[in-house]
Amino acid sequence: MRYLLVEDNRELADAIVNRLALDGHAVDHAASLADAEDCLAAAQYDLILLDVMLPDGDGRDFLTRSRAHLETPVIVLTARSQVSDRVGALDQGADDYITKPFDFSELEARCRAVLRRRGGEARNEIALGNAIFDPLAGTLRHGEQTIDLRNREIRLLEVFARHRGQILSKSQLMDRLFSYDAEVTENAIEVYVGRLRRRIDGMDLRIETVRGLGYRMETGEA
Amino acid sequence: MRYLLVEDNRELADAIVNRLALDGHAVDHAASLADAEDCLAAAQYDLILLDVMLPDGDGRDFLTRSRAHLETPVIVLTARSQVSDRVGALDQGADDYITKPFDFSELEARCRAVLRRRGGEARNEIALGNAIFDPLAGTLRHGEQTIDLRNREIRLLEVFARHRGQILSKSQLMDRLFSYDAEVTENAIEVYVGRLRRRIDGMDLRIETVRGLGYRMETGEA
DNA sequence: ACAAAGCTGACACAAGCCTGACACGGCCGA
DNA sequence: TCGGCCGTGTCAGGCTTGTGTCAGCTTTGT
Repeated sequence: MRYLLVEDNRELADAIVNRLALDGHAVDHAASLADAEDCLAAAQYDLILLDVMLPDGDGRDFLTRSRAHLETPVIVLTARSQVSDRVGALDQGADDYITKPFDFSELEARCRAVLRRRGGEARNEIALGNAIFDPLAGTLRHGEQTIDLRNREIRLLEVFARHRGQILSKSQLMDRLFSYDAEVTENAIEVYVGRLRRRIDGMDLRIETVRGLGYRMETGEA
Repeated sequence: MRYLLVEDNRELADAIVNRLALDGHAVDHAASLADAEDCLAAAQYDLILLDVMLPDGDGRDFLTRSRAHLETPVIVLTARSQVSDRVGALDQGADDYITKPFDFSELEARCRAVLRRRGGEARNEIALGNAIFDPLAGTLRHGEQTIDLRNREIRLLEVFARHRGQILSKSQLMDRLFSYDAEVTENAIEVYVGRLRRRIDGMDLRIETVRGLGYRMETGEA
């Protein structure tokens, strides 16, 4: 998927770009409305993330103007204090909004939801070997039993599930699980992988250790 | 089926028209109340989708005025779940309501439900474990007893009911329960979940806490 | 065989959640 | 108009539990 992020706060923008890039999305960054126009003229986007406070104007005006000839779904990023910003965002054609500060995982979830809504219905369950993982429900079904996973386990499994067979380094996984300012040891990842392994024990699904590089999830028996 | 959509937001209107057209329905689009009057005078509709915020007046007033000589069922589209919007809409003769942003699949489902109801069939009740929830009446029946829920409880339970088994974050729930400009703490959600839990105690229906992520409603015993 | 890397049981802690009590305001009846 | 009631949202304090660290052990590669 190709995203356009319109956001003037450099730091936040970089964080979002990096984060979404981890999901395999191409994200272009525009720091102003003028930039955004250029990008829109040059490429076709699947989703636009639009800040409302921009150096050269209000994102909402932009939204109103573009809506007529723009089909791409838009998620508006607003600051919590700016109450009036949120008011009417949807009426002006936004598909959803999210208030800063937000969790990246929530942003991702909303992106997915909006894209899903646009693209018609799509169940969001992921087959993992002989088990079924439902990231929205946070559950893992295997035969009769359904296990409820916890926050970190869900997030971790989701990353693995979306990058099956791929080696993921501990630092990559940390980026997905923890916020930027969180100071966490890599050992935490080892711990969570361990916990997750115990959860998926018995399913034909395993997380292999690639010494020195990271972990890789594989489905199917050894 | 022939629908009339009264909605001034161009983008949203187009999306709805397209979507319903896929189901083989004929959908006329009116961007204002005046337009709507013209359409109603000119053709016979099976269902009306009515936005409340329109350039030339309030959809609800229109509803009140037309109800006297109009038998066609109406579904009101409200921006966010202003309680008063919902209550007012139903009192003024709406058959159902849906809050933006909504899934198209949900809109379709409600259209079907309303048409079915008009056709003399069952009410729009939702089975929840061994209880029956009527979101329009705001009641929950369980065996002999029928409990009346309060506004917030109804809305909350409705969200849960329509997303059964899915984890809903507090901010998602807030979006559903409160209007844009309401400044409400997430704690309010905790409180309402607590109150709702007490209501559904004894039915095989429970709201689980997913620490750090939100809540999830499950039916069926443990 | 040695060091580096990974695993894991136990633990302490704070984030997150729950809940009783309360204050506010709208609504209705008197 | 007044007063009481009911629904609502906040708050503070207590409690729960997921979480990340640590220490010591095991595994792996060279």
